Amino acid sequence: MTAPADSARRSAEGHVVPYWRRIELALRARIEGLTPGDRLPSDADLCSEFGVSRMTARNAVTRLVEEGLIVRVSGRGTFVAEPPAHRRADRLLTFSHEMRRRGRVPSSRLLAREIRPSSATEAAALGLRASEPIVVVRRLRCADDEPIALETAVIIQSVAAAVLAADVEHGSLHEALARAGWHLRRGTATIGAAAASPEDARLLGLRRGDPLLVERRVIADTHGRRVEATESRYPADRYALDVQFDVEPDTDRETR
Amino acid sequence: MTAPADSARRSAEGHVVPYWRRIELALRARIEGLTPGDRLPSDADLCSEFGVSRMTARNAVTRLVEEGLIVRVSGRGTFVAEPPAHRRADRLLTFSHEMRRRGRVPSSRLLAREIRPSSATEAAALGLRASEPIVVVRRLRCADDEPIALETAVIIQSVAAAVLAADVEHGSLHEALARAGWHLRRGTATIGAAAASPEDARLLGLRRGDPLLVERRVIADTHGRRVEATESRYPADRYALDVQFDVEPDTDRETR
DNA sequence: TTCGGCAACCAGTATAGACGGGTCGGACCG
DNA sequence: CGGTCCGACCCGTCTATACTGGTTGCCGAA
Repeated sequence: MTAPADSARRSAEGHVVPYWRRIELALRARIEGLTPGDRLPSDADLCSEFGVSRMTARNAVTRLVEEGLIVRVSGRGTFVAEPPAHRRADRLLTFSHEMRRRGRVPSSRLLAREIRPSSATEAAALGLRASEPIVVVRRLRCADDEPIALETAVIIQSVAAAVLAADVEHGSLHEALARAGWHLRRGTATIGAAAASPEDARLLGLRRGDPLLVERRVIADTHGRRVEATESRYPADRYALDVQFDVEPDTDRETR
Repeated sequence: MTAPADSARRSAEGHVVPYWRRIELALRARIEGLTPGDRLPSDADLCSEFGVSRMTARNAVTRLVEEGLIVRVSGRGTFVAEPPAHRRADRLLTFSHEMRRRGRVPSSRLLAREIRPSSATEAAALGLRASEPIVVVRRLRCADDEPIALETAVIIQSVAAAVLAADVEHGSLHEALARAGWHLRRGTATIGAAAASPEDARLLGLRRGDPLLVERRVIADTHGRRVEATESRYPADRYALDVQFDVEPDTDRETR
C-alpha cells in the first residue's frame, strides 16, 4: 500500500498532512540547533528514521534547499547553509519575528485604522470593484525604538471584524487573520526606491528626500484569494533585502 | 535498467543532460507561444509525449512552477502564469535580453575596464585574499538611450583575458565568460536603496540625492566558485524588481 | 429544464528498487 | 613513505505503480 490511512495524519482543520511535511518540520527544528556547515542526515538516514521511502524524504529536503536553509553537495551530503544577513525577499515573516531573529526588540505604533472606499489602484491590486470598501491599517514599526518601517496595509472588507478587533500594536495582524480562518500563503512583491515625503521624513526621523526602500506586497490565502496589499517604506540605511537567484539559462537563449 | 545509456544525453561539454531538462526546455519554448491562463499538457500527456515516467515529467514541471512561469491547480491542470511587470529579483537575465523583452533598445557605454588590487570588501565578497588582483568593468546601461543603470562588475582575475577581450559595449559579459568556459549559475543579491552621488547623478541624468535602487549581486559558476560581484544602481523611477514570496509557516503549529 | 450522480481526468502523495557519478578514507603496493 | 586503487557512502536521476481527493462534463431521472 502506499499512503497509509493513518488517522494521525490529519491536522486540526481536517486536512491531510503529508509525510514530507512532518520531516520538513523536524529538520527545520533540528537546523535551529546547528551551525552553518554542520551536516544533516543523509537521504538513507531519513528513510530509516521516519520510515518513508527515499523520494518522500527527498521531497522534504528539497523544500528546505529551495528555501535556502540547507545546501546539498553531491557525493558528500547535506549541510546547514549560511543564513542571509537581511530578510530574504522571497520569504515573508512577521516584522516581530524578523526583528527578534536579529536580536532586536520590536514595537509598533498604530497611526490609523479605518474602513473607507478603495482607490482605483488599491482595488486593482486586490482584484476588487472600484471603490469597494477596504480596511486600512497604518503602522510605524520600530526595533529598539528606532523607526524601521512605515507600513500601510490595505485589507479586503470580509475580514474587517478580525482586523478591527486585533491588537495590532502588540500582536501580529497575520495571526489575527489566521485566528479568523484566513491563512495567508503566497504573494508577489515589487521592490523599488523612492524619496521620503515630508510625512515619511517626520515619522521615520529622516530628512525630506532621503532615499527609501519601498516594498509593495499583495498577499493571497491558501485558496488564492487576494486578501491584503501592503506598502512598506524603509529608510535605506536601516533595511535591505536578500534574495537568491538563478542565472537565466543562456543555452539557446530562452528569454522572457 | 533505468536511465538508458543514450549517447545523445551528453551536452557539448560532456555533462549528462537529464531527461527532465529536455522537457523543461521544451515546455519553456512552448510557453512562449501561449498566453497567460492557457493550459499545458497534463502529467500523463508529458509521460507519453516524452516517453518518461511521471516522476520525471513532474520534476521538469516543478521547476517551472518554482520559477513562477506556470501554476499547478490540483484537479484541473497546469496553466501559464501571469508574467511579472518588472524583472524578477530571483532570476537574472542579461540586461540586453531583459530590455528587449520589454520592447526597448538596449545599449551600453563602457566607462572603465582595468585590473587593480581588490579592496577588502571586494575580496570578501569573492572569497579572495585581500588585495588579490581583480578585473573591474564599469558600464552605463541604457534603454532607448535613456540611462537605466550604472553597473560596476568586479571579476576574479582568472578570467581576465576573456573579460579584456570581450566587446562589452555591444555583447554580453556573461556570454564572453561562457565562451571562455565559465558558466554562471546562481548567486545572492542584496537589494537596498541609496541617494545618488554627484557622479551617479551626472551619469544617470539625475540630481544629487535622488533615490536609487541598489542591487548587489555575487554570482557563482556551476561548481560554486564565486566569479563576479556586481553593483547596479538604478534610478528609482525607471526600474523595479518583482519577487514571489511564501509566507513563513507560523512558527510552531503547522496548520494550513 | 434542472438537478443529482457518476465517470473521466488531474495533480498530490507515496512506495520500492535501480544505476550513475562524485567524494573520501583506508588498504595495498611499489 | 608515498601513491594508487577500491569500496563505502551519498546525492542525482529514473522507472513503474497506486491510491487520494478535487474538478468537470455528461447523462439520466425528477
